[in-house]
Amino acid sequence: MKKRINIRDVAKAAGVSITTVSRALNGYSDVSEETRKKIKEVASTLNYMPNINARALGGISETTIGLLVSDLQPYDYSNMAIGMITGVYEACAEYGCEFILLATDVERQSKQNFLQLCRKKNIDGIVATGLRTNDIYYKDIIKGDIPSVLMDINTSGKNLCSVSIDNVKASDDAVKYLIESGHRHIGMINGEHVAGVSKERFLGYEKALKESNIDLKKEYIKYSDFNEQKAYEDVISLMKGNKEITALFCASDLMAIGAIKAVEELGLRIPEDISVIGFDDIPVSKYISGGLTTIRQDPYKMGHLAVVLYEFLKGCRGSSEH
Amino acid sequence: MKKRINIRDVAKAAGVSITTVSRALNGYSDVSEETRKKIKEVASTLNYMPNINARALGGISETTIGLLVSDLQPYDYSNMAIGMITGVYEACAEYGCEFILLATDVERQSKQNFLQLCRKKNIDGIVATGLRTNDIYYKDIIKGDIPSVLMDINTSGKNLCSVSIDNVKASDDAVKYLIESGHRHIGMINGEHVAGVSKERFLGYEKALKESNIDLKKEYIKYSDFNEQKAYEDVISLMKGNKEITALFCASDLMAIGAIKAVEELGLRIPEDISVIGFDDIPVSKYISGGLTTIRQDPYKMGHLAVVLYEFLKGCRGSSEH
DNA sequence: CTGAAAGCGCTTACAG
DNA sequence: CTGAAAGCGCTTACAG
Repeated sequence: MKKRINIRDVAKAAGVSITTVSRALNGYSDVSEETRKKIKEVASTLNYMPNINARALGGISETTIGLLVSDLQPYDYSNMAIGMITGVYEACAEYGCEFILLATDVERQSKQNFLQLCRKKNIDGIVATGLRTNDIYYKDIIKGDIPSVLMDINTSGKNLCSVSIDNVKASDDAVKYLIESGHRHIGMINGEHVAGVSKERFLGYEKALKESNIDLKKEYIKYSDFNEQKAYEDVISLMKGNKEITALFCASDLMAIGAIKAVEELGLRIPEDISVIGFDDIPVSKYISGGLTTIRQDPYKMGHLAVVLYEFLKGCRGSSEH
Repeated sequence: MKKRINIRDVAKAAGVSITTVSRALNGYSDVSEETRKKIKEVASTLNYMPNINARALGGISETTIGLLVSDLQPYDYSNMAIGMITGVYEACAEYGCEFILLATDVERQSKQNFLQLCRKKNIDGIVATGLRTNDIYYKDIIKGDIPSVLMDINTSGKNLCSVSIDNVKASDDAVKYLIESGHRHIGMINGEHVAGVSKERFLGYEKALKESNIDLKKEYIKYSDFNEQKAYEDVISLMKGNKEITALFCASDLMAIGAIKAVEELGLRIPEDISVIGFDDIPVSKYISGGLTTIRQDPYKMGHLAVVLYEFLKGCRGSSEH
């Protein structure tokens, strides 16, 4: 094992003490420019990089942000995971934070508690995506004091905030658009109950109907768990039982795709007989034959914003301490 | 700032020395079971987790594997990035390695050299995906001594190996399939020259033609850089200039989609007039109207395999040292 | 402007 | 089976 270049090697090569090397490289002003230049040259030549562990122990550590992704899947139709990863990663790069990916699921959550996970990985703050309100970690985050930004779960509190689009308004807009196009019987294919967004998207649907004096019919609503196949099945049964329906508002594109398949299989044409609106604007949606009307959601921007928010919170805490 | 629980707190609470706590928690055998049990209880109650930095400095550090992803994009049509990320992440979890995501591009490569990046992040081994042979980091990896597994670039050497499907065979198979279906005039839409796979996929194309005694025509081959739009344009010009072509072999699904669009725009039907074969089996491909024949590639498995390979290499090194 | 020394939280010979 | 002490590679008062 070749020994790695350390601060002592640099000090020796530059003919100064390690104290001076440390200060020169960390940009302290009380080092002569001549000395600093020399030290920087030597360090660069040796490809010296301070040992990050020693640095952290010594007192200088970068904020590290963990992106907690629920049920990370190798096939990511919704593009949510990679969008969030990219957004958080780039924002961390901008703010000089360390980025750590944390995949989680029910099993992992039961094996290691949230606080221990954060301590083990030395995490200062969390951005969580895909978390459900019945997750163990959800409660841990809410009750704990690790600063967290939750995606698509509307919460606030000490060290807590959330990021999501205005789901109520987006849904309201979508359903009003259908109503303005002449539809009166509009079904809704919603996600699972425990997803933060499901309730809000329902509220928007409800609002649009109410404001147009259309009665809400419970039997028009299905909870298809964001699952294409389940949406397909639910739409088959929904349409068979309610032939007057002329439009479907789906809370995700994947479910919209399942809905379209069902509608076509029932011999109905889109959009002549049935209008379908999706949600998310995932990559596949533009390839759906005939196209898919959908509500844009940008995971990259949301992830990026989450880190901005985190930094903002931190800044407030910082300044309130002075 | 609340002080974090450290080994001293645990030692005090358990009424032993920090030496004993360390040994108990690290599973050394020279600790009485009674003591160990007590210590574990206390540690668990306090949610104690050893400071990973101190641990590393002290001498126990986990292998950390960096996944180097070129040009990480928020919209990942090919599903390559998320597949690789998931595969490498899960394999790291299995082997008890640390996982670090490293996004790179030309600009970043020019700002920080590869060795410094690895030292800064304390990286023991690299899995690189999307790297091109004209990347700065490509040369650094080849010449350096950081153990690396390259995806889709055929190299070997000390501390080096690569993972890819057998591109020559896959392409050979695909083109032979077209030939067996009666096609004699087969165009190829290839990726960019500097991608490791492009040459191999061309070789498979060439092999299939040669073994079927069909002359290779240079004008039948386009390099569309894995870009949908460019493939679209290239196919338009290809087909206009060579109306005898009845099949297209595309080195990626995205390019196949561009090709299909071009073919349809030229008033030709698929598959009656023109057959199109893609490569990758990306998520969108199953939604292409009429379906898309494609060669399956599984980024998750490849990423997973990369880590297995890395561990294997490390094992060999380890044993040869004894 | 520079350096000797203490300390960060661990691990690990070493002594008992 | 257990503990005192040295050491990992840094940073940072402190003294000069």
